[in-house]
Amino acid sequence: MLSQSIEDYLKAIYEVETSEGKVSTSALSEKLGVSPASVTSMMKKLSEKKLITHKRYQGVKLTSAGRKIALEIIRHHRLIELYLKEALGVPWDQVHQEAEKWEHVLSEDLEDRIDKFLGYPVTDPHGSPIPSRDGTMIVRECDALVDVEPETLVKVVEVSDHDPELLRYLGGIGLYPETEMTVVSKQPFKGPIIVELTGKEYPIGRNAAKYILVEKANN
Amino acid sequence: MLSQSIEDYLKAIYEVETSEGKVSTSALSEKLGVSPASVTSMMKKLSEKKLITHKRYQGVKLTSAGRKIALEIIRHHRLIELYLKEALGVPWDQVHQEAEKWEHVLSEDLEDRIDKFLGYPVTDPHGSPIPSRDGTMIVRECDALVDVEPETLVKVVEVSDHDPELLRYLGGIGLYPETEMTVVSKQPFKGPIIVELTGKEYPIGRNAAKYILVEKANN
DNA sequence: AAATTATTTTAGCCTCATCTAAATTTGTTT
DNA sequence: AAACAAATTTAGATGAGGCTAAAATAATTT
Repeated sequence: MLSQSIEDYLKAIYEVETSEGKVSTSALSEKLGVSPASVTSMMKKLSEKKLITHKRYQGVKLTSAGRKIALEIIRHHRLIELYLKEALGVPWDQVHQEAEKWEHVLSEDLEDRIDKFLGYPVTDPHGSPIPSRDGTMIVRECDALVDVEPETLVKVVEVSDHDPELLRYLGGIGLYPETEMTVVSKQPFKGPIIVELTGKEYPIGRNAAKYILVEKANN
Repeated sequence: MLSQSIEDYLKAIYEVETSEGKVSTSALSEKLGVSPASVTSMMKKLSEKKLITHKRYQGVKLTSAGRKIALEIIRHHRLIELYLKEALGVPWDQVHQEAEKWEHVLSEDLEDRIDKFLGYPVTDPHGSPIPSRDGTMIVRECDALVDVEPETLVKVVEVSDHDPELLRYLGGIGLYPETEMTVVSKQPFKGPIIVELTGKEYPIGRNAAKYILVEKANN
C-alpha cells in the first residue's frame, strides 16, 4: 500500500507531465506546496520503487507502473467529483477539495459501485475525462479559450477544477462543459476576452481563459 | 486539525470507556493494535492537549473536549455506514471498514448533506445510535443476548460491527436490528444459544451472543 | 568565455507515530 | 509482609516526510 503522500506526488507528476511535458523539481515543489529539497528526496524514493525515472538535474518521468497508479488516483478523484455532484448535490466548485481527501481511501469495490451508479461516465463535472479502470485516458483535441480568434462559435470542453472562485463565476454566467458560446472579442492590452452566451456578453480574464478548454462548434 | 491517529485514539477511548468503564493502557493497546508503550506516549500527548486526564498507572478519562471529538468521529462513522448501505447498496458486513477510513476526511458540509439525504437517521445499519451534531448520544437500556433467560421473546437492538464474518452469518439467518426472535435454550457446557426466528431455529455461539444486544419484546 | 543568476541536490535537523528493552509501580500469592 | 507476576511507564531507536542552509550544477547575461 502506498502512502497518501506518494499518491499525491505521482498524481502531480502526471499532471505536470501532460500539461508541460517536462517535469521539473520546482514545478512539483510549487504544485504540491513543499520545498524543492523535499521533492528531491521524494524523487529518490520513487525512483527506488521504480515508479519514476530520474536523472540528476534533468527532471523526472513516470514509468508505466507509476503512470498506472497516477491514473488510478485520478480516476478516483473524478468519479468522486461527479458522484458528489450527482448524488448529493455538492456544487461544482466544492467537489474538488472533497475528492482530494476521499480519493486516497476509496476501495476498489466502492469505486465500482459508484461507477455503476453513475452509469459508467466518461467525464467529470468539469469536463475532464475519467481514466478507465485499466489505466488509460482518452486524449482530446482542444484549444485554450485564450488562443481562440474572435468571431468564433465554440463549445466548452473542460474547465480546470483548481480555482473555486473561477468556477463560481463561470457557474453564475451559465458556462459549463458542453455550453456553446461565441468569442466576441479580445480586449486590447491583455484585457479580458468577451464571450456571448444565452444572449448576453460576459468578460473572462486572459488568465482564466487559459484554464478553459474549447473546441470549434460544428454547425 | 487533529491527526488521524489522534482521532482513532479518542474514538477507542470513548468505546472502552462506555463498554468497560475503566480505560487501561492494555485495553487500548489491544484495541488499536499498537504496543502499550505507544499508548502511553500518546496518552501524554492527549493530556497536554487537554483531551483526556491521565493519572500515572491509573488509566485515562476523556475530558468534555475529548468526548466531543470522539462523538464527532463516531457520528461520521455511523452516518457513513448507513449512507453506504442505503445509497450504494454496500452489504452491512463491509460498511465498517470503508467508514473506518472515510470518517477521518469527511467535511462538515458533506456530513450535513448525507444526514439530510438519509432523513436525519438515529441509528446505523447495526443498530448503533448516531450521535447528534452537538455531541450527545442517547443511552439505551438493553441486555446482551448471552445474558437472556431461555423462553424469552426479544427484539434485536444492536449488533457489533467489528466482525464481518459474524455479520454475514447473522444476515444469512435474517437477524438484523428490529428483528424479533425467541431465545429457545442455552446449551450446556458453554454451548451455543438457540434462537428461533421466522419459524426456524439457529445456534449462536456464546461469544457472538455477547455482541448482540436485545430488549424484551413487549407484546 | 567569464560572471552572474537560477535550479537542483546534499547535508543535517525536526516532528510524528511507532517500536523494543529495561525500569518502575501495582496487584496477587504464598 | 515478602516475593512474584502483571501492567505501565521510561529510555532510546527507527522510518516517513517535511524543513533550512549550503554546495553543486545548469542556464543566462554581460
